Amino acid sequence: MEFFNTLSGKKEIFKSIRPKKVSLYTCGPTVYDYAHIGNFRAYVFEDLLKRTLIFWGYKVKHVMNITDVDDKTIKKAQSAGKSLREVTDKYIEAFFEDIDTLNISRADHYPRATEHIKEMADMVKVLVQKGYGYKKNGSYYFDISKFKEYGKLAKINRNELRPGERIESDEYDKKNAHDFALWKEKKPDEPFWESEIGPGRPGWHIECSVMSTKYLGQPFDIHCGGVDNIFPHHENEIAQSECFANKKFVNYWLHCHHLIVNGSKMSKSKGNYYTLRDLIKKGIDPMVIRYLLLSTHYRKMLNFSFETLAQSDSALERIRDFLRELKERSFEQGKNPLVQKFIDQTGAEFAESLGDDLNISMALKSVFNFVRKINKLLSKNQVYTEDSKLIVSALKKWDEVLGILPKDEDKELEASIKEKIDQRNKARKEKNYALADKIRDELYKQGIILEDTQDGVRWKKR
RNA sequence: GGCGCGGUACCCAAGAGGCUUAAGGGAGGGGUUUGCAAAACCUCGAUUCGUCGGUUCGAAUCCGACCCGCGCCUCCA
Repeated sequence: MEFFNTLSGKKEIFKSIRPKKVSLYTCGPTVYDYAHIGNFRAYVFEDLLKRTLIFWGYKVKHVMNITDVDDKTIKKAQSAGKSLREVTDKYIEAFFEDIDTLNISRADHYPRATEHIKEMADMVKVLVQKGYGYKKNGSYYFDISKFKEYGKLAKINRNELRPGERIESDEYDKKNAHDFALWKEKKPDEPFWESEIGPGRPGWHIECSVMSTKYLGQPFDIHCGGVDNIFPHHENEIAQSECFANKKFVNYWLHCHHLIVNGSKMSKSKGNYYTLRDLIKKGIDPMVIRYLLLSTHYRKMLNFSFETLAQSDSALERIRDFLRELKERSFEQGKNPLVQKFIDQTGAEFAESLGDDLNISMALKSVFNFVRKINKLLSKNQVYTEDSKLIVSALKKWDEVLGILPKDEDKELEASIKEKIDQRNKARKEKNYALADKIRDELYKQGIILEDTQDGVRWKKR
């Protein structure tokens, strides 16, 4: 398979360090608030990547960090008059609820920054000993002039960096404006940890360097995040880790593009964001959100709007209706050789498309083409019992990657609705269509859609 | 100022030199089916890929210029 590696700026054939095993690290949430759907775009992309690797036969070890100490979490705790831990625990819980809602599969480890303070301090200590870091007052900084390859990920020439407009008060003493904090000295009213290098708290980048390699080794295979992490976050991780261990940090860097709303990036600071919870409250099906986030290639900007959301709903409905038809329709005994042929064709295209840098459009195209071909057979009554089982299991197999189809669940209706359906059947038999249509309208208003088929009436939820 | 991404039908979105006089999905028109619907099927739908030049036997795909939108360079997925 091939992936676009930010490091080389081109698609590369993927080769894992150990055969058929992949070590994957993805940048996780900073738990100071609910995540918005722009954040979830990244997590859904990473989920697709992971499921694709598994589909291709890899065993994936996935680690996602949780940033539970930084400026924002501290600020939030202070303003809420709570402890850091109280605040971060709350949003960690919310985060897990949200990824479950979106059917994002769980990582193997979710290390928390605050539980790896000692390792971070140790790493800082070594970096200073080796001459890559220096101390100013109680803080430590990484000296980017000491790492000749600095800028190789972001393609930035360190001499051409433009100093940021916002310089924190505690960073006035840096040698170079772009040297970054490894360790921030203890400040009044801020949480701190005692350590061999003095009291304080870790800088932002050091946690990922420490936790990724602790669980995955160095180098490891794939590191993901949003494009906005390329610089400075990932660039700095590379600098720290490669200077620390004198070896390559990560083989493949995959970054997903932003989710755009009304032409600009969705972000907390701009205030133009929706949390997952906002959308669920509006009655939007989480699987439709997942479909929308999934259906645009990860390296392209995704334009979020309620119109594209509605389009995703319809597209997904086409697949769901198809699955329902196969599960609920009655078939005659037998087998149509065309069905297996279509399944094989589609399966091959599907896997190949995803293996080509996660070309989701092509993958979905093969699924939709498959749906149309089978629907055509269905309309001619050329699908049989054996076929329907094969089709359903093929769809489920592909859905192990996509994760968008509903789980098998007992379809139970309230007695009152069942009764209405019976009444309507009776009315139809008596050709009392006025009454039958009236009942159908009533049920529609209650969220139940009725469809009359060869096998009798069938219902679905709106 | 530096670096980077993108502009394909009404909307979303593939394609990256000939297989394509451009996939797939949504919306829309017409038809089949249906008591009527719904779903499904058939069918219509860009002679054209931001603009203008160039390279080539051949370009949406390569090169150049320009226009427009966006991102990063500062916390951000």
